[in-house]
Amino acid sequence: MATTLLERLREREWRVTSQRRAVAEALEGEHVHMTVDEVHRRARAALPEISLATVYNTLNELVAMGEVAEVRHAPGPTRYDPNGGTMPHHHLLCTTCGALFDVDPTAVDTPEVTAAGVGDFRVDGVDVLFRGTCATCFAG
Amino acid sequence: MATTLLERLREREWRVTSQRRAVAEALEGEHVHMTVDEVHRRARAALPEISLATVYNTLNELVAMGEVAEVRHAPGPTRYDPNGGTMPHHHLLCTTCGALFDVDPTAVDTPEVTAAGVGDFRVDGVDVLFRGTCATCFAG
DNA sequence: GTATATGCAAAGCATTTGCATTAAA
DNA sequence: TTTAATGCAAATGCTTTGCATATAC
Repeated sequence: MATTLLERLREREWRVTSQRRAVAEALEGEHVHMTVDEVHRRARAALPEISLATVYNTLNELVAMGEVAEVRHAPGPTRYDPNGGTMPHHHLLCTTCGALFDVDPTAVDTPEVTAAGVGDFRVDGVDVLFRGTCATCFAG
Repeated sequence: MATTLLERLREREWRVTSQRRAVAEALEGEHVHMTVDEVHRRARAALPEISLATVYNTLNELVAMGEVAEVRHAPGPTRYDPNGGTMPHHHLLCTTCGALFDVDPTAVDTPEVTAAGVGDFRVDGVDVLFRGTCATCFAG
């Protein structure tokens, strides 16, 4: 059942181009929280002529279909997080240097909200952000 | 103990100008999640000649001193939330229209993270974001 | 009087878009 | 062959910055 991103995209009748393959491969692995430029740089390793606009377009499509999540907690460019809608995302944001870390989801009890608290709002997912200081900034 | 924003700013030896007073007053009340333009518009009601650059500068200073929090969950301009470090912020984000709502903090149990989950990271605060669809978008 | 804040306009990034070209299906 | 994706370059929107002027202290 562990389908790859490209397999899921084929199922959705995506036209599989070399550019989209390069972006999908750039997102594989433990490279969370990449900026568009970082995805572009990684994709160019496989496909030197891929344009930045195409990386933007492709990432936007992946976000729209829920394969990738946008992360915009701090100033600066948007970051992208694969494993889109899979599970709750919990992050640590260093408010000094802006670095963003993952939290082991089992170390946090994902919060629930009561019906009274949301009214007519239909909740689909939760995102928890812990703000603080990372070890490097704390030491320095 | 209920000091006003302006009183706290005086204590920090801020030079109190009419512009800063206008921004501080624009932030008072239940006007959370304003964009810079909204703050500018409200500030201009009191001080028509205040410039957008000054609103940006002033908001950045207020963020730096922790009086106001930046909220950047969705694409588009940054939003600002007074009551800066006071208490946990819980929000509802409509992923369809981008609107941001407050959640009654008593309707959510603020999550805790275990020491193992954060390692050397020093946690100062938590911010919970529920993603979903607001009543208007759901109906429409 | 002196240091600091302001306003303006220009510059800087991040991101989107229009359109001719190219390539997948 | 048909339809959709790409690349480029220009446009857009948000935010910051440099510098001369004005103002709180």
